[in-house]
Amino acid sequence: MLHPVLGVKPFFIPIAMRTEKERKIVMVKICLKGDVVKEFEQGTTVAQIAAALGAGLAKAACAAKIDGKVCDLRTPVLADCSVEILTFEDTDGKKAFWHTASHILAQAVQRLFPEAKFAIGPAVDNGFYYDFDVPTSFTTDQLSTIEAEIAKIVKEDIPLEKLELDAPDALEKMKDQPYKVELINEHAGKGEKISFYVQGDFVDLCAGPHLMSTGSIKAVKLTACTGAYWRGSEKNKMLCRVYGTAFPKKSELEAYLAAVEEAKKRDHNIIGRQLKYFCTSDYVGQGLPHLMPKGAKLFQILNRYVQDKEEYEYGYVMTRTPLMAKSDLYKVSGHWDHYKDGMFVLGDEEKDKEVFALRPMTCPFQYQVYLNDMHSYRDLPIRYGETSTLFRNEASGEMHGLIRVRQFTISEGHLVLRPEQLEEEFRSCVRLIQEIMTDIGLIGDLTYRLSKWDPNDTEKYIGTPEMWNESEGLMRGILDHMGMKYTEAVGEAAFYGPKLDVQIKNVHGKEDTLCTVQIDLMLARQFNMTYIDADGEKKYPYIIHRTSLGCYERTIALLLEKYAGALPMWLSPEQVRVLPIGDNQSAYANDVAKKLRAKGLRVTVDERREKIGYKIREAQLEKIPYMLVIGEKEIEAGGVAVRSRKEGDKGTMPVEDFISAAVAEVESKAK
RNA sequence: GCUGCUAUGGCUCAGUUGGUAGAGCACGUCCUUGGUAAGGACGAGGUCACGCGUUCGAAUCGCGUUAGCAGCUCCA
Repeated sequence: MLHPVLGVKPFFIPIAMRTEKERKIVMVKICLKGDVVKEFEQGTTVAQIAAALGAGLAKAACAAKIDGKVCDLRTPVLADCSVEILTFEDTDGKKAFWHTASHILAQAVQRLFPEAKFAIGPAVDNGFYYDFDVPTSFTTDQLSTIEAEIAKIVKEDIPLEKLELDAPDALEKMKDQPYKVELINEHAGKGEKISFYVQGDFVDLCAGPHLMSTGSIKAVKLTACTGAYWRGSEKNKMLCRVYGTAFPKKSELEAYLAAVEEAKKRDHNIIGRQLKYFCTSDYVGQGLPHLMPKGAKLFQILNRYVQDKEEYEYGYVMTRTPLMAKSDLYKVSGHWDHYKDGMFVLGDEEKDKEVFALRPMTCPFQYQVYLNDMHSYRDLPIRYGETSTLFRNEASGEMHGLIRVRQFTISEGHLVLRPEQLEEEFRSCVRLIQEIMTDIGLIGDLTYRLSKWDPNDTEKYIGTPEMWNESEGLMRGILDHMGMKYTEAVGEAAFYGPKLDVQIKNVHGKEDTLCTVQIDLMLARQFNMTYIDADGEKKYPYIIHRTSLGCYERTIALLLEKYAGALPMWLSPEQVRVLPIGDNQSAYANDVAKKLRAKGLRVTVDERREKIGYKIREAQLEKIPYMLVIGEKEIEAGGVAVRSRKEGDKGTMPVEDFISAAVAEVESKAK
């Protein structure tokens, strides 16, 4: 029997043979599908091990793991260990592959543009990039030239070799490359050896791992050329970043490019306009989408659902507070100091007696409602909810369809509570989000992020390190109690407290925050919000800031992408379209529509004098869940011929039967 | 805000080296009363995003503005 991966006979060597160690034989457990234990001479490289296991594997090998640690193919085995050969199928193998591709790109640029200075060139989620400092950004034609040079380098099948130098030698080697010098100096501070990879006439500072030679990268495509700041700071020079992707086979590259094109067809920014959910206007301005009747209806469906859920199931009370306020309010909240650039300020501070600003959040407004009364500890928690329109003056390059806009509406809420109520209320906020996301079908696409402050950037935040430690510790504790999986991110907190951000990726793979739950131990003090505790003392409450559905515009965008425009029945702006075949059926068709509307279904009648096939085609393209065809036969039978968007012609049935099935589908919120 | 790309009827797009605009869909009128994804004829519709320049002449070339796209940075 042959090994399914190796194509060789699997064999096992008894552990007892370890006594042969003085012959400098090491035992290597090779982890593939079904473990193999084999002996190699000490110093054998991973590449040689892969070769010993089969030529095919050696060719496919991109990197390896020795005892779980990712390493280069050139790494020798020095002692008994477990080795896992990584191919393009493995995440880390893929990284090594793309990373090598980025070196090839850099080598091509070096050959074609000798004056170019090199910054960094890592692997990313779907390929790689390399940042170059060149006098002018590459044109599309130049990218093609570079691609051709890359093909040459691949064909030359140049071996990559690893080189380790002490800092002074490293600096000497890279003396003409200012960005590399900066990087070397940083590493030198840590007293490490500096590692390089050499491929022919090209040398790059790099930790690896890398493939053995340039020949393995059969299909490379440079996908974009854009600007990117050196070290990610806008204070630094903008470099020319070339993005690319690469695959072991040309067919895989083609499949990838086709998949990217396919994903674009789901882009809400295209589909949402096509299906007339929203539009924009040059006269109105950037980041100000207009929800058209279908978009507005979807907004209303979601909003009613969320408001009812919050009020009847989660004990919220609603507020409706102003969309603007004097600057005084924002000075107390801290927004004037920490967020003024992001606000739309009405008036001129120098000239006008009073300056107003459109609100970028709801917090201080709902706090005014709280401050209007004296509160007992018995009143808490108080849960304020509001469907709240906000205005944020985003930089001009940031706007994107419905995902990033300047005016938007969120399901905002603030919970004022006693410290001992924090965990229960926090959990309930998370549960509310998860229930909503389950109902709308996005639950499986979410990830969770604990967003922390940046202790090295105290300008950006209010409060003391002690308070931050406390609030972050509280949040982490609760999340751990809940057994939630989450990542932690430094510098992503609100200026007043840490956040649990619920993240989602759009069709382009770009991640955004959909919902957030924040713990705030600071703003109650700023606003002097208190309650009288059981002991008669005034105390500061804790506050949770949260959204439940989040930003409606953004959620609508992600729903359109998730379902490629074919929204579940309960969310469809138009659920049923009645299609009379001729004028004679108009009255009956309107009668059917009336019966459906009486049960709360959203129905239209297409009475145009068009062929039935034409009407069906239009309704199908508009993704209407059900079409009811009405001809003489249906009138005679007193029924409707049902056509489902998903399953096509379902045959004739009594109107009442269709209604009960449709209502059941709406109520079940079936996807 | 930064880098690059883009802007032609409601939509999707043609428009060759500068010589005052085309198609399909949609829209209107008429004919067709049609059975599960496009029936036919005719018609109307454009200051080629906006402004300034170069030129005898600009959709086409240059500059600026506005808006859209990708990326960077930012995102309470």
